[in-house]
Amino acid sequence: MDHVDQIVTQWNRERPDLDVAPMALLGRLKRLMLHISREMAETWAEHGLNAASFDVLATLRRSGPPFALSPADLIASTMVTSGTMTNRIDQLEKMGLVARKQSQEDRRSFLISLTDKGFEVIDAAVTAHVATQQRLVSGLSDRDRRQLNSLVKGFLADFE
Amino acid sequence: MDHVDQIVTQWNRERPDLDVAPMALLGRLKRLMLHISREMAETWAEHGLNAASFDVLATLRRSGPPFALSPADLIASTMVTSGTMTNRIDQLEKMGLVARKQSQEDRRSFLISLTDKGFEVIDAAVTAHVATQQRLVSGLSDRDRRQLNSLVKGFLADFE
DNA sequence: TAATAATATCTTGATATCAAGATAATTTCG
DNA sequence: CGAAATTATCTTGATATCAAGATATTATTA
Repeated sequence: MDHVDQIVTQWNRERPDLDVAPMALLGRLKRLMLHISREMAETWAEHGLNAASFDVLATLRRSGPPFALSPADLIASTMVTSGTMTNRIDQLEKMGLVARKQSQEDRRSFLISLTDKGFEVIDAAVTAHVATQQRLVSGLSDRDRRQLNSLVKGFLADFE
Repeated sequence: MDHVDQIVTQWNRERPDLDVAPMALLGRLKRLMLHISREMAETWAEHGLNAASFDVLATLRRSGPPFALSPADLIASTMVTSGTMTNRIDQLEKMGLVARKQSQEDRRSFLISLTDKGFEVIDAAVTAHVATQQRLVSGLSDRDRRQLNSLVKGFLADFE
């Protein structure tokens, strides 16, 4: 009888006309991700980052040399709006972790590249982040983790 | 080869020292929830609500008669800070969907209750919300949905 | 070619959130 | 009983986000 079971019980009493089986699954997923997000945020904070800045730096880092992408590329990778990305890049630029330079081919566009400092910060942060993620899934057996991953992958495919 | 597989491939090339298997699972969960949240937000918007206001009204509605809880009760149910809850209640009060009245027993405290209009709005909204949730999980077989729910329940239990 | 459409990014204004601290009432305990 | 600790809520200031629109550049097409 976890928190979500209590919610389901309440709805069954108050609105017996509703089938709340999907709510049990989706409610648990939401609550799970809230816990996981908060734990990951602690690791990012230890490196002076948050979800937004880590997201951008990691996208640049894993893209490989020359560690530079356009804002449009970054927007496509991260599911945020252009205004949000402008703000994220502004912050990272102020922190000296990325540099903006105008694109040669298309003067509407920019290239956002990791600075040396940005490279160092994200490499250390991602190492710690992976360790945190391993801790977060350590309660699952390998079999459960693989099974969960497979189910979530199929579920996600319905949306992408 | 979905979006997360591409990310994992990039990390394996750039940082072969890292074990990113947990990242695959957690990345998919994050991305899945982003899609699901946005779809649910559309349904809420059709009823003049958002995630925050739906959350509060639904908590009051499913608590049963007299459809009234203290801010502290609401905070405990919803995993937000007291400042956030004050703001949520302010908005709902302005909209005429809840009423604040001081508690008799403890004059530090308040009772937040659904108005008649609030009751009508949340009853219609939750009916639509459940339909949306059923649509969102319709790509999963009953077996997959139960298995997924069971795995997520165990995973969530590690945190609560 | 010149007008129109499309593209890439930035700006503006509004909202939701949190952390930290303020205020007021209640409870505990010496 | 009275001081100190706790509790319940609200306030303040900062940040991140989005939607909608502005600006500048490039591509299309009549």
